[in-house]
Amino acid sequence: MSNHQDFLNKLSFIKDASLKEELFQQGQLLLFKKGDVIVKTGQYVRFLPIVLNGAIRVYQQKDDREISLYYVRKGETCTMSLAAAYFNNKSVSHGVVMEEETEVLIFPAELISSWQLKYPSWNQYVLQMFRKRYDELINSFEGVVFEHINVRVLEYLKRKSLIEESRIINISHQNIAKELGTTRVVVSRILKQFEKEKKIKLLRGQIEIK
Amino acid sequence: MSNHQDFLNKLSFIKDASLKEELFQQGQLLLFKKGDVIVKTGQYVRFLPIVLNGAIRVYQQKDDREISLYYVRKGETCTMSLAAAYFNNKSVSHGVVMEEETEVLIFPAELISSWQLKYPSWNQYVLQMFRKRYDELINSFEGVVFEHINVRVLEYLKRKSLIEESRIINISHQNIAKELGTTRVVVSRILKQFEKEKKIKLLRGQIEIK
DNA sequence: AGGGTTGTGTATCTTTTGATACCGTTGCAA
DNA sequence: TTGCAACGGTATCAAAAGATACACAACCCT
Repeated sequence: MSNHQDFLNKLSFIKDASLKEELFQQGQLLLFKKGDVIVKTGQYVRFLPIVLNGAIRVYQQKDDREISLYYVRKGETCTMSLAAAYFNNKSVSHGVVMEEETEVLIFPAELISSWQLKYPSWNQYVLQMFRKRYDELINSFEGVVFEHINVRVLEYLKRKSLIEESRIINISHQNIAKELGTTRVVVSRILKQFEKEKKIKLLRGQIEIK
Repeated sequence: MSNHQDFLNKLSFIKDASLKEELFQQGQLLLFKKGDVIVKTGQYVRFLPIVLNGAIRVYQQKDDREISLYYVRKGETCTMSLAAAYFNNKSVSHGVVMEEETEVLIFPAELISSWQLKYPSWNQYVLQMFRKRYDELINSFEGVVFEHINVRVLEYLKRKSLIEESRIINISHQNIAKELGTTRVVVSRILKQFEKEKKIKLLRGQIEIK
Protein backbone atom coordinates (compact mmCIF):
# COMPACT_ATOMS: atom_id res chain seq x y z
CA MET A 1 0.00 0.00 0.00
CA SER A 2 1.36 3.38 -0.95
CA ASN A 3 2.29 5.91 1.67
CA HIS A 4 -0.33 8.23 0.33
CA GLN A 5 -3.07 5.65 0.41
CA ASP A 6 -2.06 4.51 3.84
CA PHE A 7 -2.28 8.06 5.03
CA LEU A 8 -5.73 8.66 3.60
CA ASN A 9 -6.98 5.55 5.30
CA LYS A 10 -5.98 6.93 8.64
CA LEU A 11 -8.16 9.93 7.96
CA SER A 12 -11.30 7.91 7.55
CA PHE A 13 -13.07 10.10 10.07
CA ILE A 14 -13.07 12.86 7.45
CA LYS A 15 -15.59 12.33 4.68
CA ASP A 16 -14.73 15.02 2.18
CA ALA A 17 -12.06 13.72 -0.20
CA SER A 18 -10.64 17.11 -1.07
CA LEU A 19 -10.28 18.06 2.58
CA LYS A 20 -8.51 14.77 3.14
CA GLU A 21 -6.14 15.59 0.38
CA GLU A 22 -5.51 19.00 1.85
CA LEU A 23 -4.74 17.48 5.23
CA PHE A 24 -2.27 15.23 3.50
CA GLN A 25 -0.62 18.11 1.69
CA GLN A 26 -0.41 20.52 4.59
CA GLY A 27 0.02 18.28 7.56
CA GLN A 28 3.18 17.03 9.09
CA LEU A 29 3.19 13.66 10.73
CA LEU A 30 4.93 13.40 14.07
CA LEU A 31 5.59 10.34 16.13
CA PHE A 32 5.61 10.69 19.90
CA LYS A 33 6.55 8.49 22.79
CA LYS A 34 4.80 8.03 26.08
CA GLY A 35 5.45 10.99 28.31
CA ASP A 36 6.26 13.47 25.57
CA VAL A 37 4.82 16.87 26.22
CA ILE A 38 2.74 18.36 23.44
CA VAL A 39 1.59 21.61 25.01
CA LYS A 40 2.18 23.31 28.30
CA THR A 41 0.02 25.83 30.10
CA GLY A 42 0.96 29.32 29.02
CA GLN A 43 2.47 28.33 25.71
CA TYR A 44 1.24 29.88 22.51
CA VAL A 45 -0.44 27.40 20.25
CA ARG A 46 0.74 27.66 16.69
CA PHE A 47 -0.11 24.18 15.52
CA LEU A 48 -3.28 22.25 15.58
CA PRO A 49 -2.81 18.57 16.37
CA ILE A 50 -4.98 15.74 15.15
CA VAL A 51 -4.31 12.38 16.72
CA LEU A 52 -4.12 9.45 14.32
CA ASN A 53 -3.10 6.80 16.78
CA GLY A 54 -2.55 6.59 20.48
CA ALA A 55 -3.79 9.12 23.00
CA ILE A 56 -3.02 12.48 24.53
CA ARG A 57 -4.07 13.38 28.02
CA VAL A 58 -5.10 16.94 28.66
CA TYR A 59 -5.04 18.07 32.25
CA GLN A 60 -4.87 20.94 34.68
CA GLN A 61 -2.18 21.31 37.28
CA LYS A 62 -1.70 23.18 40.49
CA ASP A 63 1.33 22.63 42.69
CA ASP A 64 1.75 18.87 42.79
CA ARG A 65 -1.88 18.04 42.19
CA GLU A 66 -3.42 17.49 38.81
CA ILE A 67 -6.72 16.51 37.26
CA SER A 68 -7.56 15.17 33.82
CA LEU A 69 -9.88 17.17 31.62
CA TYR A 70 -10.13 14.70 28.76
CA TYR A 71 -8.28 12.43 26.38
CA VAL A 72 -7.68 13.11 22.72
CA ARG A 73 -7.84 9.87 20.82
CA LYS A 74 -7.70 8.52 17.31
CA GLY A 75 -9.36 10.87 14.84
CA GLU A 76 -9.84 13.59 17.41
CA THR A 77 -8.37 16.99 17.91
CA CYS A 78 -7.84 19.02 21.01
CA THR A 79 -10.46 21.75 21.19
CA MET A 80 -8.36 23.71 23.64
CA SER A 81 -5.65 23.92 21.03
CA LEU A 82 -8.13 24.61 18.32
CA ALA A 83 -9.61 27.59 20.09
CA ALA A 84 -6.24 28.80 21.25
CA ALA A 85 -4.66 28.48 17.82
CA TYR A 86 -7.51 30.22 16.11
CA PHE A 87 -7.28 33.26 18.33
CA ASN A 88 -3.57 33.22 18.77
CA ASN A 89 -3.92 32.51 22.42
CA LYS A 90 -2.06 30.64 25.08
CA SER A 91 -2.99 27.19 26.18
CA VAL A 92 -4.61 26.95 29.57
CA SER A 93 -3.77 23.33 30.13
CA HIS A 94 -1.16 20.64 29.64
CA GLY A 95 -1.17 17.98 26.99
CA VAL A 96 0.91 14.86 27.43
CA VAL A 97 1.21 11.73 25.36
CA MET A 98 -0.13 8.68 27.12
CA GLU A 99 0.68 5.83 24.78
CA GLU A 100 3.77 4.67 23.00
CA GLU A 101 3.68 5.20 19.27
CA THR A 102 1.29 8.09 19.26
CA GLU A 103 0.96 9.52 15.77
CA VAL A 104 -0.04 13.13 15.53
CA LEU A 105 -0.72 15.22 12.48
CA ILE A 106 0.01 18.89 12.95
CA PHE A 107 -1.08 21.92 10.93
CA PRO A 108 -0.07 25.55 11.06
CA ALA A 109 -2.74 27.47 12.93
CA GLU A 110 -3.36 29.89 10.05
CA LEU A 111 -4.92 27.19 7.94
CA ILE A 112 -7.83 26.71 10.24
CA SER A 113 -9.73 29.82 9.31
CA SER A 114 -9.35 29.22 5.59
CA TRP A 115 -10.65 25.68 5.94
CA GLN A 116 -13.70 27.02 7.64
CA LEU A 117 -14.65 28.74 4.44
CA LYS A 118 -13.55 26.05 2.06
CA TYR A 119 -14.77 22.88 3.68
CA PRO A 120 -18.21 22.47 5.21
CA SER A 121 -17.12 19.12 6.53
CA TRP A 122 -14.30 20.76 8.43
CA ASN A 123 -16.86 22.86 10.23
CA GLN A 124 -18.87 19.81 10.97
CA TYR A 125 -15.79 18.11 12.34
CA VAL A 126 -14.86 21.04 14.54
CA LEU A 127 -18.30 21.33 16.02
CA GLN A 128 -18.41 17.61 16.67
CA MET A 129 -15.17 17.88 18.56
CA PHE A 130 -16.42 20.75 20.64
CA ARG A 131 -19.57 18.91 21.43
CA LYS A 132 -17.65 15.86 22.53
CA ARG A 133 -15.14 17.73 24.66
CA TYR A 134 -17.89 19.73 26.21
CA ASP A 135 -19.81 16.67 27.23
CA GLU A 136 -16.76 15.02 28.68
CA LEU A 137 -15.80 18.11 30.58
CA ILE A 138 -19.25 18.51 32.02
CA ASN A 139 -19.28 14.90 32.99
CA SER A 140 -16.07 15.24 34.96
CA PHE A 141 -17.36 18.43 36.43
CA GLU A 142 -20.47 16.75 37.70
CA GLY A 143 -18.41 13.98 39.19
CA VAL A 144 -16.12 16.31 41.04
CA VAL A 145 -18.95 18.43 42.40
CA PHE A 146 -21.56 15.88 43.31
CA GLU A 147 -19.85 12.56 43.89
CA HIS A 148 -17.58 11.29 46.62
CA ILE A 149 -14.20 10.09 45.60
CA ASN A 150 -14.94 6.43 46.11
CA VAL A 151 -17.73 6.63 43.55
CA ARG A 152 -15.47 8.47 41.17
CA VAL A 153 -12.71 5.91 41.57
CA LEU A 154 -15.10 3.09 40.85
CA GLU A 155 -16.48 4.84 37.80
CA TYR A 156 -12.98 5.53 36.61
CA LEU A 157 -12.10 1.86 36.85
CA LYS A 158 -15.21 0.78 35.00
CA ARG A 159 -14.64 3.29 32.25
CA LYS A 160 -11.02 2.36 31.88
CA SER A 161 -11.91 -1.28 31.75
CA LEU A 162 -14.39 -0.57 28.97
CA ILE A 163 -11.96 1.44 26.90
CA GLU A 164 -9.19 -1.10 27.21
CA GLU A 165 -11.62 -3.95 26.71
CA SER A 166 -10.18 -5.85 29.61
CA ARG A 167 -11.11 -6.60 33.17
CA ILE A 168 -7.48 -6.11 34.08
CA ILE A 169 -6.32 -2.54 34.32
CA ASN A 170 -2.66 -1.64 34.37
CA ILE A 171 -2.21 1.50 36.39
CA SER A 172 -0.66 2.60 39.66
CA HIS A 173 -2.58 4.12 42.54
CA GLN A 174 -0.52 7.26 42.08
CA ASN A 175 -1.72 7.68 38.53
CA ILE A 176 -5.33 7.15 39.41
CA ALA A 177 -4.90 9.88 41.99
CA LYS A 178 -3.56 12.19 39.32
CA GLU A 179 -6.43 11.52 37.00
CA LEU A 180 -8.98 12.29 39.63
CA GLY A 181 -7.30 15.20 41.33
CA THR A 182 -6.62 13.56 44.67
CA THR A 183 -3.69 11.88 46.42
CA ARG A 184 -2.21 8.43 46.41
CA VAL A 185 -3.05 7.57 50.02
CA VAL A 186 -6.69 8.30 49.45
CA VAL A 187 -6.80 6.08 46.39
CA SER A 188 -5.01 3.20 48.10
CA ARG A 189 -7.42 3.40 51.00
CA ILE A 190 -10.46 3.30 48.76
CA LEU A 191 -9.12 0.51 46.58
CA LYS A 192 -8.36 -1.59 49.65
CA GLN A 193 -11.92 -1.05 50.77
CA PHE A 194 -13.20 -2.18 47.37
CA GLU A 195 -11.05 -5.27 47.63
CA LYS A 196 -12.57 -6.11 51.00
CA GLU A 197 -15.98 -5.74 49.39
CA LYS A 198 -14.83 -8.19 46.69
CA LYS A 199 -15.39 -5.64 43.97
CA ILE A 200 -11.82 -5.79 42.74
CA LYS A 201 -8.58 -7.63 43.20
CA LEU A 202 -5.35 -5.73 43.74
CA LEU A 203 -1.99 -6.64 42.29
CA ARG A 204 1.16 -4.67 41.92
CA GLY A 205 0.56 -2.17 39.14
CA GLN A 206 -2.72 -3.66 38.11
CA ILE A 207 -6.29 -4.04 39.19
CA GLU A 208 -8.71 -6.74 38.30
CA ILE A 209 -12.39 -5.86 38.23
CA LYS A 210 -14.86 -8.50 39.26
CA MET B 1 -35.40 55.38 15.83
CA SER B 2 -37.03 52.74 13.68
CA ASN B 3 -37.66 49.31 15.00
CA HIS B 4 -35.34 47.88 12.40
CA GLN B 5 -32.52 50.26 13.21
CA ASP B 6 -32.96 49.73 16.91
CA PHE B 7 -32.69 46.04 16.34
CA LEU B 8 -29.53 46.24 14.30
CA ASN B 9 -27.92 48.32 17.01
CA LYS B 10 -28.45 45.57 19.49
CA LEU B 11 -26.50 43.26 17.22
CA SER B 12 -23.38 45.39 17.29
CA PHE B 13 -21.31 42.37 18.28
CA ILE B 14 -21.81 41.05 14.76
CA LYS B 15 -19.72 42.88 12.19
CA ASP B 16 -21.04 41.54 8.91
CA ALA B 17 -23.99 43.66 7.77
CA SER B 18 -25.62 40.96 5.71
CA LEU B 19 -25.46 38.47 8.56
CA LYS B 20 -27.02 41.08 10.79
CA GLU B 21 -29.81 41.49 8.33
CA GLU B 22 -30.31 37.76 8.19
CA LEU B 23 -30.53 37.58 11.97
CA PHE B 24 -33.15 40.27 11.81
CA GLN B 25 -35.14 38.43 9.18
CA GLN B 26 -34.97 34.98 10.71
CA GLY B 27 -34.88 35.65 14.40
CA GLN B 28 -37.75 35.94 16.76
CA LEU B 29 -37.41 38.24 19.71
CA LEU B 30 -38.61 36.91 23.05
CA LEU B 31 -38.84 38.71 26.33
CA PHE B 32 -38.32 36.73 29.49
CA LYS B 33 -38.74 37.40 33.17
CA LYS B 34 -36.49 36.42 36.01
CA GLY B 35 -36.89 32.77 36.80
CA ASP B 36 -38.19 31.72 33.39
CA VAL B 37 -36.77 28.43 32.23
CA ILE B 38 -35.17 28.43 28.80
CA VAL B 39 -33.90 24.87 28.57
CA LYS B 40 -34.04 21.86 30.83
CA THR B 41 -31.69 18.92 31.00
CA GLY B 42 -32.87 16.22 28.64
CA GLN B 43 -34.86 18.50 26.38
CA TYR B 44 -34.18 18.54 22.68
CA VAL B 45 -32.78 21.84 21.53
CA ARG B 46 -34.51 23.15 18.42
CA PHE B 47 -33.75 26.81 18.79
CA LEU B 48 -30.54 28.64 19.23
CA PRO B 49 -30.78 31.58 21.63
CA ILE B 50 -28.73 34.75 21.49
CA VAL B 51 -29.06 37.03 24.47
CA LEU B 52 -29.52 40.71 23.64
CA ASN B 53 -30.07 41.97 27.15
CA GLY B 54 -30.04 40.49 30.62
CA ALA B 55 -28.52 37.15 31.52
CA ILE B 56 -29.16 33.44 31.52
CA ARG B 57 -27.62 31.16 34.06
CA VAL B 58 -26.60 27.71 32.91
CA TYR B 59 -26.15 25.13 35.61
CA GLN B 60 -26.04 21.49 36.53
CA GLN B 61 -28.30 19.91 39.06
CA LYS B 62 -28.38 16.80 41.18
CA ASP B 63 -31.03 16.22 43.79
CA ASP B 64 -31.31 19.52 45.60
CA ARG B 65 -27.78 20.65 44.90
CA GLU B 66 -26.74 22.71 41.91
CA ILE B 67 -23.69 24.40 40.51
CA SER B 68 -23.34 27.13 37.92
CA LEU B 69 -21.46 26.41 34.73
CA TYR B 70 -21.56 29.88 33.26
CA TYR B 71 -23.69 32.87 32.40
CA VAL B 72 -24.85 33.85 28.95
CA ARG B 73 -24.87 37.63 28.68
CA LYS B 74 -25.51 40.37 26.17
CA GLY B 75 -24.29 39.42 22.72
CA GLU B 76 -23.55 35.86 23.71
CA THR B 77 -25.02 32.52 22.88
CA CYS B 78 -25.12 29.31 24.81
CA THR B 79 -22.63 26.89 23.35
CA MET B 80 -24.36 23.96 24.93
CA SER B 81 -27.45 24.84 22.95
CA LEU B 82 -25.40 25.53 19.89
CA ALA B 83 -23.79 22.14 19.91
CA ALA B 84 -26.98 20.41 20.91
CA ALA B 85 -29.06 22.17 18.26
CA TYR B 86 -26.55 21.45 15.56
CA PHE B 87 -26.56 17.74 16.18
CA ASN B 88 -30.16 17.43 17.16
CA ASN B 89 -29.20 16.48 20.64
CA LYS B 90 -30.56 16.89 24.11
CA SER B 91 -29.36 19.54 26.48
CA VAL B 92 -27.23 18.31 29.35
CA SER B 93 -27.88 21.27 31.59
CA HIS B 94 -30.43 23.78 32.72
CA GLY B 95 -30.77 27.35 31.54
CA VAL B 96 -32.67 29.84 33.64
CA VAL B 97 -33.18 33.57 33.21
CA MET B 98 -31.49 35.56 35.93
CA GLU B 99 -32.53 39.12 35.23
CA GLU B 100 -35.83 40.84 34.63
CA GLU B 101 -36.33 42.02 31.09
CA THR B 102 -34.07 39.52 29.44
CA GLU B 103 -34.32 39.80 25.67
CA VAL B 104 -33.48 36.72 23.70
CA LEU B 105 -33.34 36.21 19.99
CA ILE B 106 -34.11 32.69 18.87
CA PHE B 107 -33.41 30.92 15.60
CA PRO B 108 -34.49 27.57 14.26
CA ALA B 109 -31.62 25.15 14.64
CA GLU B 110 -31.56 24.27 10.94
CA LEU B 111 -30.24 27.68 10.02
CA ILE B 112 -26.99 27.23 11.84
CA SER B 113 -25.35 24.92 9.35
CA SER B 114 -26.26 27.09 6.41
CA TRP B 115 -24.81 30.17 8.09
CA GLN B 116 -21.58 28.36 8.52
CA LEU B 117 -21.15 28.30 4.80
CA LYS B 118 -22.55 31.70 4.04
CA TYR B 119 -20.98 33.86 6.72
CA PRO B 120 -17.35 33.66 7.76
CA SER B 121 -18.13 36.04 10.57
CA TRP B 122 -20.69 33.62 11.93
CA ASN B 123 -17.95 31.03 12.20
CA GLN B 124 -15.77 33.49 13.95
CA TYR B 125 -18.55 34.29 16.34
CA VAL B 126 -19.25 30.66 17.10
CA LEU B 127 -15.64 29.87 17.81
CA GLN B 128 -15.31 32.91 20.01
CA MET B 129 -18.25 31.72 22.04
CA PHE B 130 -16.80 28.26 22.40
CA ARG B 131 -13.52 29.69 23.46
CA LYS B 132 -15.15 31.86 26.07
CA ARG B 133 -17.37 29.16 27.49
CA TYR B 134 -14.50 26.76 27.59
CA ASP B 135 -12.33 29.12 29.54
CA GLU B 136 -15.07 29.87 32.01
CA LEU B 137 -15.83 26.22 32.46
CA ILE B 138 -12.22 25.35 33.05
CA ASN B 139 -11.90 28.16 35.48
CA SER B 140 -14.77 26.90 37.57
CA PHE B 141 -13.38 23.43 37.27
CA GLU B 142 -10.05 24.48 38.64
CA GLY B 143 -11.76 26.24 41.50
CA VAL B 144 -13.80 23.24 42.46
CA VAL B 145 -10.89 20.83 42.30
CA PHE B 146 -8.08 22.82 43.83
CA GLU B 147 -9.55 25.48 46.08
CA HIS B 148 -11.31 25.27 49.41
CA ILE B 149 -14.78 26.68 49.57
CA ASN B 150 -13.83 29.77 51.52
CA VAL B 151 -11.48 30.86 48.74
CA ARG B 152 -14.15 30.17 46.18
CA VAL B 153 -16.72 32.17 48.07
CA LEU B 154 -14.37 35.11 48.35
CA GLU B 155 -13.54 34.97 44.68
CA TYR B 156 -17.19 34.76 43.85
CA LEU B 157 -17.90 37.90 45.84
CA LYS B 158 -15.07 39.80 44.23
CA ARG B 159 -16.14 38.78 40.77
CA LYS B 160 -19.75 39.62 41.40
CA SER B 161 -18.74 42.96 42.80
CA LEU B 162 -16.74 43.68 39.66
CA ILE B 163 -19.52 42.73 37.30
CA GLU B 164 -22.13 44.74 39.15
CA GLU B 165 -19.71 47.59 39.63
CA SER B 166 -20.63 47.96 43.24
CA ARG B 167 -19.17 47.03 46.58
CA ILE B 168 -22.63 46.06 47.69
CA ILE B 169 -23.88 42.72 46.46
CA ASN B 170 -27.50 41.74 46.67
CA ILE B 171 -27.75 38.01 47.10
CA SER B 172 -28.83 35.51 49.70
CA HIS B 173 -26.55 32.92 51.25
CA GLN B 174 -28.73 30.24 49.74
CA ASN B 175 -28.11 31.52 46.26
CA ILE B 176 -24.39 31.74 46.74
CA ALA B 177 -24.52 28.13 47.84
CA LYS B 178 -26.32 27.22 44.63
CA GLU B 179 -23.79 28.98 42.47
CA LEU B 180 -20.90 27.19 44.08
CA GLY B 181 -22.40 23.78 44.54
CA THR B 182 -22.54 23.70 48.32
CA THR B 183 -25.14 24.31 51.05
CA ARG B 184 -26.48 27.35 52.81
CA VAL B 185 -25.09 26.54 56.24
CA VAL B 186 -21.59 26.29 54.88
CA VAL B 187 -21.86 29.63 53.14
CA SER B 188 -23.27 31.36 56.21
CA ARG B 189 -20.45 29.98 58.32
CA ILE B 190 -17.79 31.20 55.94
CA LEU B 191 -19.34 34.61 55.46
CA LYS B 192 -19.58 35.07 59.22
CA GLN B 193 -15.90 34.22 59.43
CA PHE B 194 -15.10 36.81 56.76
CA GLU B 195 -17.08 39.36 58.70
CA LYS B 196 -15.03 38.66 61.81
CA GLU B 197 -11.93 39.20 59.72
CA LYS B 198 -13.38 42.54 58.61
CA LYS B 199 -13.35 41.49 54.99
CA ILE B 200 -17.06 42.02 54.50
CA LYS B 201 -20.12 43.33 56.23
CA LEU B 202 -23.29 41.28 56.33
CA LEU B 203 -26.80 42.62 55.99
CA ARG B 204 -30.02 40.88 55.25
CA GLY B 205 -29.97 39.93 51.59
CA GLN B 206 -26.83 41.86 50.87
CA ILE B 207 -23.09 41.84 51.43
CA GLU B 208 -20.75 44.77 51.51
CA ILE B 209 -17.15 44.14 50.49
CA LYS B 210 -14.48 46.14 52.24
C1' DA C 1 24.37 -8.98 45.88
C1' DG C 2 23.61 -4.21 46.69
C1' DG C 3 21.26 0.03 46.05
C1' DG C 4 17.96 2.97 44.16
C1' DT C 5 13.21 3.53 42.55
C1' DT C 6 8.48 2.65 42.40
C1' DG C 7 4.47 0.77 44.27
C1' DT C 8 1.59 -0.45 48.15
C1' DG C 9 -0.42 -0.95 53.03
C1' DT C 10 -1.60 1.35 57.03
C1' DA C 11 -1.83 4.15 61.25
C1' DT C 12 -2.57 8.61 63.23
C1' DC C 13 -4.15 13.11 63.31
C1' DT C 14 -6.32 17.35 61.51
C1' DT C 15 -9.06 19.96 58.66
C1' DT C 16 -12.82 20.60 55.85
C1' DT C 17 -17.22 19.90 54.66
C1' DG C 18 -21.72 18.30 55.17
C1' DA C 19 -26.11 17.07 57.74
C1' DT C 20 -29.50 18.29 61.00
C1' DA C 21 -31.82 20.83 64.00
C1' DC C 22 -33.58 24.81 66.18
C1' DC C 23 -34.39 29.67 66.85
C1' DG C 24 -34.82 34.53 65.93
C1' DT C 25 -35.72 38.14 62.47
C1' DT C 26 -37.61 40.48 58.68
C1' DG C 27 -40.91 41.42 55.25
C1' DC C 28 -45.07 40.74 53.19
C1' DA C 29 -49.78 39.61 52.41
C1' DA C 30 -54.19 37.96 53.82
C1' DT D 1 -52.73 41.19 63.55
C1' DT D 2 -51.52 36.98 62.49
C1' DG D 3 -49.35 33.83 59.84
C1' DC D 4 -46.13 32.39 56.60
C1' DA D 5 -42.08 32.27 53.90
C1' DA D 6 -37.46 33.65 53.19
C1' DC D 7 -33.32 34.71 55.50
C1' DG D 8 -29.64 34.15 58.64
C1' DG D 9 -26.97 32.52 63.06
C1' DT D 10 -25.29 28.78 65.45
C1' DA D 11 -24.51 24.40 67.86
C1' DT D 12 -23.64 19.59 67.52
C1' DC D 13 -22.23 15.59 65.26
C1' DA D 14 -20.47 12.71 61.56
C1' DA D 15 -18.16 11.79 57.49
C1' DA D 16 -14.85 12.65 54.02
C1' DA D 17 -10.59 13.83 52.63
C1' DG D 18 -5.96 15.35 53.18
C1' DA D 19 -1.20 15.35 55.44
C1' DT D 20 2.52 12.76 57.29
C1' DA D 21 5.13 9.15 58.40
C1' DC D 22 6.90 4.62 58.18
C1' DA D 23 7.45 -0.16 56.67
C1' DC D 24 7.87 -3.41 53.27
C1' DA D 25 7.84 -5.60 48.76
C1' DA D 26 8.81 -5.77 43.96
C1' DC D 27 11.48 -4.36 40.31
C1' DC D 28 15.46 -2.68 37.82
C1' DC D 29 20.13 -1.73 37.06
C1' DT D 30 24.94 -2.46 37.63
